[in-house]
Formats: sequence, C-alpha cells, structure tokens
Amino acid sequence: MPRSKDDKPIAKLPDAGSGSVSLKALAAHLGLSSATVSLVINRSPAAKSIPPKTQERIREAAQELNYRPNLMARSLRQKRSFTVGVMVPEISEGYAAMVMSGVEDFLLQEGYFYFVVSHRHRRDLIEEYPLLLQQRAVEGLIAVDTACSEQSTLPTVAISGHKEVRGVTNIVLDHNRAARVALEHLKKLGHSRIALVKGQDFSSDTEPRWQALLSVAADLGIGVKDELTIQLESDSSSPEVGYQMSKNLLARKVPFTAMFAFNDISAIGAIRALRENGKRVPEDVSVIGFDDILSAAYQNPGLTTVRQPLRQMGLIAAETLLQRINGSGKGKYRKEIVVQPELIIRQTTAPPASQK
Amino acid sequence: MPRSKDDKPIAKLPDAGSGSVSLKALAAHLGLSSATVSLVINRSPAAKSIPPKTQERIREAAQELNYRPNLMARSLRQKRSFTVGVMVPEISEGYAAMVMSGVEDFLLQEGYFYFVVSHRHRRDLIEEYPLLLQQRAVEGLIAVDTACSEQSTLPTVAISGHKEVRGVTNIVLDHNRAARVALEHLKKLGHSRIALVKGQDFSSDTEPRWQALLSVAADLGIGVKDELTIQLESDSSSPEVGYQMSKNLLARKVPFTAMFAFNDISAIGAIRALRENGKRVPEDVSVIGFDDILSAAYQNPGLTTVRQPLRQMGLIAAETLLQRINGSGKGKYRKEIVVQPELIIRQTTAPPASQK
DNA sequence: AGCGAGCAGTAAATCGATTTACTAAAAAAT
DNA sequence: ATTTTTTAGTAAATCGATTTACTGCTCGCT
Repeated sequence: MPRSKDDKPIAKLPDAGSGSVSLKALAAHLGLSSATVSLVINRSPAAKSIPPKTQERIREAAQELNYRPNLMARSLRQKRSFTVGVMVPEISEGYAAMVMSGVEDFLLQEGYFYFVVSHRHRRDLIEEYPLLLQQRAVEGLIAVDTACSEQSTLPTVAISGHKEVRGVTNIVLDHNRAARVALEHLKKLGHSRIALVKGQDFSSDTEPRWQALLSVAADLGIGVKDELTIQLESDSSSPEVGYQMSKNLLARKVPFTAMFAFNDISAIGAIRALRENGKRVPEDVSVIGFDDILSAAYQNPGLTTVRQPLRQMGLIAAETLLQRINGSGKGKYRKEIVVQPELIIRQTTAPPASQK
Repeated sequence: MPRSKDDKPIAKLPDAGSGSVSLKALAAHLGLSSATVSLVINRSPAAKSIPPKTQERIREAAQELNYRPNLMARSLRQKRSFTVGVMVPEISEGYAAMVMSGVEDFLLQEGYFYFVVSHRHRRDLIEEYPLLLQQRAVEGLIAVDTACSEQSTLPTVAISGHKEVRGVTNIVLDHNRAARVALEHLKKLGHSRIALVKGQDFSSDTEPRWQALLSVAADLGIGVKDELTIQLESDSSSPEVGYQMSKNLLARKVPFTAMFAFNDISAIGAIRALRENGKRVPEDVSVIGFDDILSAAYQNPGLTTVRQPLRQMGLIAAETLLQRINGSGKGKYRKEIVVQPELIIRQTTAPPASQK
C-alpha cells in the first residue's frame, strides 16, 4: 500500500480517542518516570529537587493532554476516598432535602462527594446501609433523623439523632427554646386552651420535643390536658396523618383555640380538618407548625412555624464531619452541637375570637 | 514468663480488630491462594475445578471472618464502579427530590450507588460536574431538568432535557396531552378567558410546554391573548416568582376566570396574589398547577394540577441508564421515552361564577 | 508402560497512582 | 584531589482484588 515516505505516526489529537491519559502515558510522553510526574503534580514536598523548569514542563503537558488522575487508583493506595455517606429516612421529604442541600454545599466545596441512601424507617436497612457505605470506602457518615446504632467505626454526625451513641456527634435543636418561643407567642396572643401534637414514635425528635413542651408549658402555666393531646402514628409523610388525628381530636368536642403541631406537614393536615369542621384559621383556631419546610411559606395563609435552621444544620454537620475526618483530633469529638430555632410568624396565628 | 504449656496463638475474635480482612488474609487463613478464593467467592465459571467441599469451606470462612471485598481495588481492576452521577438544579426542590426518590429506588436495588450534584443553573457547574463525576468513575449520568451539552462520553439519560443531544436518552412528558387535559378541563367547566403562565427561560420544559399549549389552545378554540400571558423570570424556586407576576397580570385589569400556571410553585404564588386582590379561588378564578409536587396536595384548598409521574420518571431513567450501561446494545439507545401526565382534580378549579 | 484427560489449584501480571529508598552525576567544600 | 553535598531524578514496592495461563498429580484406557 503506497504511503508517503516520511510516514510519521499520526499525531494524536490532545484530547483524542476514548480513554483518558494515564500517569504512565503522560510520563512516557515527557520522557520522565511516573514517579517524578506524580510528585510534581501533587506538589509533594519531595518534589523540591525537581527544577522549576521541569515542573513547569510537566504541568503544561498535563494540561495539554488533559490528564486526570484515576481516583480509584489513588484511593486504593492512599486509603482515602473523599466521599461520605448520607442516610435519610426519605429523600423526597422537605426536611431531608433541605438538610442535604446544606450538606452538599459544604462537601463539594471541599472536594468531597457523597452517597445518599434513604431507609424509609426500615430497621434492616438502617443496619445494613452503614456497612454498604463502609464497603464503598466512605470516610464518614451523616445520619439525618435516624437513630443509628453503635456499630459503625466511622466518624459519624447525626442530625436530630438524640440517642447518645459512642463516636457520634449530635446536632440538635434547642427544643426548650423552640417550645418556649411557640408557647409564649400563643400565650401572648391570649390562648390558653392549646392542643398539642406529639410525633410518631419512630422520629428521634419526638421525645425530646415532647419533654421540652411539657416542661415549658408547666413553666408558663399552660395546662396540658390529655383530651387536647394527640399523637401521630402512621409512617407516612403526608398531611393525611395530621388530618386524621385532628378529626379524632375534634370529635372529642373539647374546645381549644390554638394548636401546636409536631411539624409543618401535620399542621397542614390539621388545618384541613379544622376547616372541614367549620373552623376558620386563624380566626377560630391558631396553628403553629414546626420545621419551616419550603411549603410552609407556600401555604395560604402562610403557616406560622418554628423554624429549624435545616440548611445550616446540614452545613454544620458536613463541616464537623470533615473536621473529624481530617482533624488531628485523635478520636476526640464534640458530643453535641445545639442550634437555635426561630419563630416565623405568618398568618395562621392570631388572638382568639374574644368570645364564642 | 510462665505460661500454660499448650500455649496456642490467642484466638482472634471473628470480627476483632480495626481493619477488615483482605482477600490475602482470608486466603492465608485457609491455606489457599488468593486466586482460588477470589474465583470461588465470585462464583466465576473458572472455579468449576474446585471441589464443592473446598468451595463450601471458603465461603464459610469468608462469612466467619466477615470478609468484604475492597470495592476500590475491584473497581480499579474491572473498570466498573457501580456508581452513577445525578445532576439536578437544586436538591431541595420538590421536583428534583421526587425524581431522585425514584432513581434511588431502582439503583440501590441493582447494587448501584449514586453521587448527587446540584448546579443551581450555573453554567460553569453544568459544564464541570460531568467531568468531575467522570473522574469519580461513574458509569453513567442522569440529568434532571438540565440542558447538558454534548461533551460527555458517558451514557446519559436526561429527564426533561429536551434538546436532542447525541448519546442522550430523553425522558419527556407528553406536553400536548398535558395541555389538552388541562385546557379541556377548564373549557368543560365553562372557562374561556384563561390566563397562561410561561416558564423561566432556563427551564428546559418552558418551550415545549408553551408550544404544546399554543397548539392545543388553537385546537380547542381558546384564544391566547398577550394581555393574559405572563412569563416567570427570577431564578428562584419560591412562589414569590408567581406572586409578583400575577400582581402584574392583575394590574392590567384584563378580566379572566381561570389560570393555567407553569408549575405548582408559581400557582401557589398566583393564588396568594389573587386572594390579596379580593378574588376567591376557585369561585372567582380557577387555578391549575403543574407537576403535582408534594405540597400541591397540602394546599388548602388542594391544588388542581397536571401531575408528572416524577417518581416513575426517575425510575425509568435509572432503569434505562443501567440498560445502556450493561446492555449489549453496542451504542444503540432510545432517543426519547415519553411519559403521560394525569390531571389531578382537587379544589382550585370550579365553574366560573355565572356572571359578575 | 505410556498417553491423554481431568482435577485441584497456583503464579504472576494487571489496574493506575503513590511513596520510600536509592543512584548517578554535578557542584561545592575541604 | 578528594570528599561531601546537592541536584535531578528513578526503581520498585504497595494498595487489594481479578484473571489468564500455567503446573503437578492422579486416574483410566489401550
């Protein structure tokens, strides 16, 4: 087959072909050993004996050939993956999504990626996922509203985990303050017969929040009557849960002028039940939610609620975790970080109708 | 130092110590080569010459020592990571969260994990993330409501991507059908002066949905007047966007009895604006949203809306992607998969007040 | 007795980067 | 002129699994 005489190997375009350039290929291209190239590219202190000109040459070639180190190989060698795992009950819930938004912000900024798994409150998954994640070489775990057991040897940060578990940093809301701002707000408006909603048993927030509520109510001289108390039960993240329970409550015919819900979702369900029962919100009954998920503000009328700084909690969780991973802390870690709630007054609270 | 005579090596507890057992350690424990152990554990056909008794022995030991292969090492060798990347505009938005819920369901079932990144519509991130993900050895990409450019050599599935890009399977809603069910519903109720809301320019759904709307409106004999049309602008995922635009619309003083919003979020904002303007929903103005995000059902009154099967779209995306990754399809792939919308009639639509 | 077939496994290369210990040559110091 | 130091790098081990190409060995068959 005739070909021109000075047949050169066809010049590969810098970015040509399919596979990416390996360190070895780059080194060969430069006529250097891969060791040298690696040292320079990683700006290792051991590269101090390589003259600046060569370093420059290496970096330029890396750029040109679009060299990108294979992170699998690097991770294998260094035993670092720059990856963490995030466990949530359910990704599509406003609560978890909001927290993750904060988590992501911080992690990506620091060059970390994360795996998300949602366990939907299934015990077996809550046990298994940390192991799977560990196998995936994550360097740490963030558990959102998940009571994880002790097994994991990984640095772990829990958001609203509550149970004190060895090796786990808990990020928790100041529930006392939360109960106080909400109840004081209602009291100041003139409410005294207040219905209270307790969370589902599986939520880690349920108990501490309830205890705080009782203690603050006592402190403010607000009576807590069993007849005005309901507890959520179904494992669903729809307002349906709050709706049903509120119907039960209304069926008891015990009068009340305000309601403090366990979360925004149940508050929304409760409002529907109240309306169907002929009660106007806030004229006849004031309602306070909890969390301030996105759709709280979207309600018509806007839902008055106790805001948890969810994004910020995610951010703090990520920051704390990376500190624990990279820090020289030698197994020392903070057991608890408390964040503050904020009362967001919208349109579902008002003074009680003077008399009915 | 006196010790009992038949001093045995202190038996290590099965799960003792810190580090996990490596294949080599397991092989040593068994007195076999790591090759053999690997073949048996992976049920490789090449293990057929290993007698069942030995196989049994190996598997038992693996169980006992709690052997878990290092996925980094395996990935490096096999060039498979069992990981995909998911790009969304913003994780905390109901739309993306819902899709991801479906994606996750399928992926985890199949033994895949996924990285999430949210680009917040920033061009540079939209360009960069695919590369970062590729570097993280993901085997494929799912892009949600993101107009990704062509560069990626990875198998990609886009949800509401729309632009036809080489190598990308698009999962799209049947916008014509969506427009039809919504407008027919309004027409049947007796509405003819209908305000229409066009989406932000950055959303990939904006154009196709608008075109469908125009074509269906023409078909149904519904006039589309510029004075009754608004377009969303701000890059925010709050109802504020729809609220402002609706105020503008109302300021024009052009009467209308119904509104078809671009999405649920903007519908919610619009409802607020309508109410402040003294209009009742649905008595004076009917409103239809789009998407059926979780909080659509939570509205009081419940928002009538065109549901996109978001979870299912996520599921299909994941399934299609894995097929493309694992399939023998040789670069063949479906260009488009169309899913059907569903009209969810709640309480924000009703016949127009007979006369005003 | 000799041959091939089957059995039970193993040695060693490989994936791609990192990292320690080392070398050869040149420059500086004595 | 020799020794020491510095310069400019390199060879080779390593991370932990996978996988291909072998190696002895035993058994049956002619």
